[in-house]
Amino acid sequence: MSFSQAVFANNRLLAALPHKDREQLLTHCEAVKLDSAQMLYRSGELIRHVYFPTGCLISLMRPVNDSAGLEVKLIGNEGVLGFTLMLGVDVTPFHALVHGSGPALRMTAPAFLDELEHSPALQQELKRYLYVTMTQLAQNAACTRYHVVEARLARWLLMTQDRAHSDHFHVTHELMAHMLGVRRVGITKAANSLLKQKFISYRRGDITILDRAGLETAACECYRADKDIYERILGEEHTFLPHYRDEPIAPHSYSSGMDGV
Amino acid sequence: MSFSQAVFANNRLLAALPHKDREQLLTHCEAVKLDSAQMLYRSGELIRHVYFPTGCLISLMRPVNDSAGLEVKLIGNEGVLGFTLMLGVDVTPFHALVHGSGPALRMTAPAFLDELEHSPALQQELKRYLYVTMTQLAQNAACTRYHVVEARLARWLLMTQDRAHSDHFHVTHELMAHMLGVRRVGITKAANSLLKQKFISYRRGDITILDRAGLETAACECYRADKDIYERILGEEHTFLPHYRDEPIAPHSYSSGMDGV
DNA sequence: TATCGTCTGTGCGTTAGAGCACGTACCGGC
DNA sequence: GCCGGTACGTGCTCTAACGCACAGACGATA
Repeated sequence: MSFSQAVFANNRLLAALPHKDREQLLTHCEAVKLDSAQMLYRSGELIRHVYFPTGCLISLMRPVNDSAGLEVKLIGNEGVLGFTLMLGVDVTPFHALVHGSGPALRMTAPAFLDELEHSPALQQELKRYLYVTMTQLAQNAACTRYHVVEARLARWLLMTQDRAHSDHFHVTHELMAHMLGVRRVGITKAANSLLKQKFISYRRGDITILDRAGLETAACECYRADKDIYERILGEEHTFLPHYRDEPIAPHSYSSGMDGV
Repeated sequence: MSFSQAVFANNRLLAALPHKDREQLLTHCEAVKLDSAQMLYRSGELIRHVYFPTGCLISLMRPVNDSAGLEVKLIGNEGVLGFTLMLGVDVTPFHALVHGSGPALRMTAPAFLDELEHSPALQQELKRYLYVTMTQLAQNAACTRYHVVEARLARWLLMTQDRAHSDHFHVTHELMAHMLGVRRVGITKAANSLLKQKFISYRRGDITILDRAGLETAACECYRADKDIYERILGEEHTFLPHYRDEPIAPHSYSSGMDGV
């Protein structure tokens, strides 16, 4: 199987891998198209496939009791679905809901684990992705606690746009309410406010971002916090090493003398 | 350096390690006493030490802007502080605040990383701990969103009691408000309700749990969810393997035929 | 015994959001 | 061109929690 540059380049995690590791990984991948409202994972179930989104959007939801639950992480072409596999647990604690149809690369869980074992670069990349994810989960908890719906909505729209790579996408108030864990009318009210400020426009589920800068002022600081942590840990400038200890990515790092190995 | 059974047995993560790995790890540990209100980590700073609590309580807080922030994880003798090191990032995204003075075992970050590299059992254990932590972070976000203060307080008291291993501990309304991200009077009101139901009693910061079962009915289901995920992934019955793939811990797992390696 | 700091309780008005219900506007299909 | 489903808007009441302020209650120390 062979994939064009365009295909893997659309997933930043894959694009960041060394050529050889990536090629090896891609031999196990198949291109699939994911459709909106598809439920890829259900909390508590076995992970059968790992997905590298290239042009779709996936929400991780943590269910509360039997109810709707709350979106805890948004995955686009900057990430991967199924990362908990690398922690040695093949059961997912989250629902994974597609809401932005598009292509993804998919591989079976066993193939993924096998590749992971043989690719230190992939391990490295995914460990950092895990770190970013943990931080974002915590950030999200705090955001959910402190910030009003309008700010959270603005943040969500920005995050979605970043991953959709387009200023136009399809999503209803109903769905956004589901994600943010609020009533539909709560979204309607907040969206209307953003509309009046001419930051966005929408019509029956078709949302257009008109003014990104405006949206950023309307959003809580969590948007920047999330983005900063991603850039710092997984941004363009970082390098790939077989062992993280060889090059700490901290602003300051241990002197080699302290390392003692 | 040599530690008695009593010392390491007080940390469940250490106690779960094979004898040899544990002994090796302990040679690098020093026993320290942590005091209430001590700030072990500050978000964004370098991790210098890893702590295995044996008789103290540590809260991980995610700061929002410059403000107080929100508690995102409670660490007692079932866990470890500094786990993000194993993800190859030596900067912590959380504040770590002691609020329950007591002993802990401490080792330097480089020593920890060195031991980690040479102990598959420790890797295994920490990966599972990470999985549990991620799930709890997500659960916490949902809880914070949906549940009322009284239920969240009951949950927090139960979690604290589990880690304090005593039905009596010291913590003021002010501090609990800080943890849950609510006003002090919010805690006063909720605590008063629990008091009237005779689930707890308190006097100037000295809290006593009178009726655990009662508290559990007052708490949201998140308490059980957290506990369940911990037991399932890190509970007594689980085994230690150099590679997770050798024995999936899922309720169902891949047939060896699927594994293909 | 008096005093001061810490901890807890109460009493306002205010507000974001919940829950429920209904009205309207658009679109596609028969 | 009617009709039914989907999506959005509005209008109410209700409540948990906020912000602020102050009052009481205990405990250590002078």
